[in-house]
Amino acid sequence: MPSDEDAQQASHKYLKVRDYLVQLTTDELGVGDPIPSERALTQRFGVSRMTIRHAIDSLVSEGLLEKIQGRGTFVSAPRMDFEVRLSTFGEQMHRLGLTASTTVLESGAVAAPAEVASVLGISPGSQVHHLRRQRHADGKPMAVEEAWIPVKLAPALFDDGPPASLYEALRLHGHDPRWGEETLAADSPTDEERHLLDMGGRGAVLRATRRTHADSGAVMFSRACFRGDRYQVWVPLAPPQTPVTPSGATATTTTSKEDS
Amino acid sequence: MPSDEDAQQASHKYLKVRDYLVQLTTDELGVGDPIPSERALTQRFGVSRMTIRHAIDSLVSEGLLEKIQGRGTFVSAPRMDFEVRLSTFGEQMHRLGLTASTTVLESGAVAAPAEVASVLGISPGSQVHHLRRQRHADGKPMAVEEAWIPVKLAPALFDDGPPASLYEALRLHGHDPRWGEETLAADSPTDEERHLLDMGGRGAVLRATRRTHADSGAVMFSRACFRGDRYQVWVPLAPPQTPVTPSGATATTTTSKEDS
DNA sequence: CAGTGGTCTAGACCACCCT
DNA sequence: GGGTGGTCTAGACCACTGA
Repeated sequence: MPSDEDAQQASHKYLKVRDYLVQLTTDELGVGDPIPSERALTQRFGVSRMTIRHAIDSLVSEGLLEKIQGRGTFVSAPRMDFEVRLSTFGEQMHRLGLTASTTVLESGAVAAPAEVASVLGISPGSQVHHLRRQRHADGKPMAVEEAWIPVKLAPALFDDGPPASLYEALRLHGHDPRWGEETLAADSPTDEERHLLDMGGRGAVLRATRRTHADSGAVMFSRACFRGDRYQVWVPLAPPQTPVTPSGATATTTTSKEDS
Repeated sequence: MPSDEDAQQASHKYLKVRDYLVQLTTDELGVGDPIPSERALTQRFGVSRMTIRHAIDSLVSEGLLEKIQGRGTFVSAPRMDFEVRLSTFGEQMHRLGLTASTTVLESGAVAAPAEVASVLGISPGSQVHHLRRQRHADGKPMAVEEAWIPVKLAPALFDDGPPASLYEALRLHGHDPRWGEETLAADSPTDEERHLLDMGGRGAVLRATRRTHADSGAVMFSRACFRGDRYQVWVPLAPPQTPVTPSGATATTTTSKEDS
């Protein structure tokens, strides 16, 4: 029940140890440095070794620490984050040090077009909130974007006018965006897009089609069209193959036979 | 040392339990079904509860099981894989049910251009293997691709002519590709690209710039140029925010204040 | 209430690494 | 050898769930 902010300090012993280790590794230790041995921590905290191991294991699984049998436990290099995250245009621009601004082109409820209905898994023609916006970065047109959200999911979503952040609005209406899928493709702009994006005669656009999911299912379908010369996407690529049942203990470099 | 194939059967008790649970969940149980309780497994295997928990926890961390306090442990829905994986053109086409073919345009060792040297972290002008290929899917031109690999890393890489698969060749020379970074952008094709890709007057291309890493560091730089109308990239998007210190035990829906 | 997972103890022996 | 992590035991009490 304690709704405090930071000092949740944990009644659990392993959380105390954990907090201590997080402090230690971020404040005093550098990458590759060893943390105190499990038995040493046992002494320091006056708890059993299993408790210490619980704390350490949780940090290992998060990638903060790395164990090497016979040697010790070490601060690991910050691991690559192979996940591309759901982010809004504003967040993306902020990360690039640019200022985002938006011009609303259209806003309201419409009958769902066939593709939209299909992607969202709703009946064609059922009502969807629709928002079409022009996106700017530091004042320069960057993208034209269009989004559809079933009215049923959040009837009052647009009651105060089109929300500045659709993701935030969805969150407030109980449909926290959890994950998404995006398809990227290059294309030539339509005449209208070329005009809205202030592009010359030639030039390409990057089309991003996104389906956003909340716990309740697909909640939004959106299409964005970015100026090809002002926008690019960085994608980290994880290692190939997913050892179907890797364990984490066994795994002896299963030299799979490949033919490709 | 036992280089057997399947029956590694594990001398460790927790691995026996683990194997049993994997079998059980894949063969007999469905998503959402509960597995036997920890105490029941304790009886069945004649081991202590901590051992059972170790086995279960390893499967929970892999996403196969899900624990709910007070209720039980359940088979979880196969979790989304939010990672895009390193894959070759051949693999990508195979996945789409297409047949890949390749025409080598250029092959040999050259002095590293400035950008290539910079990206690979080598001295400008040092020797790099260079391969330029035209890629087809079901006989139709799909992409033009160019790759550079430091000669120093694998001097004999091209000794038998340009390898059919650069990734496979790197693997054979001790530089197993582990991860990569790719940047995607839309652009207009050059005249040569338009010709090689058999494109009409208009049309856009998707440029993919990739740096591939092995354990030894960056091993390859490559640029591919795909026909925009024949190629698209699917990217799964993971949930926002990375709780800096999430624990996995605490976390009571930390209602973070956001302003965007 | 009975049953489940969550935390915790105070030992034990093994496998591995380094010197 | 001496130190480190890896596995394992046989209990214990707590917190939560559901009937």
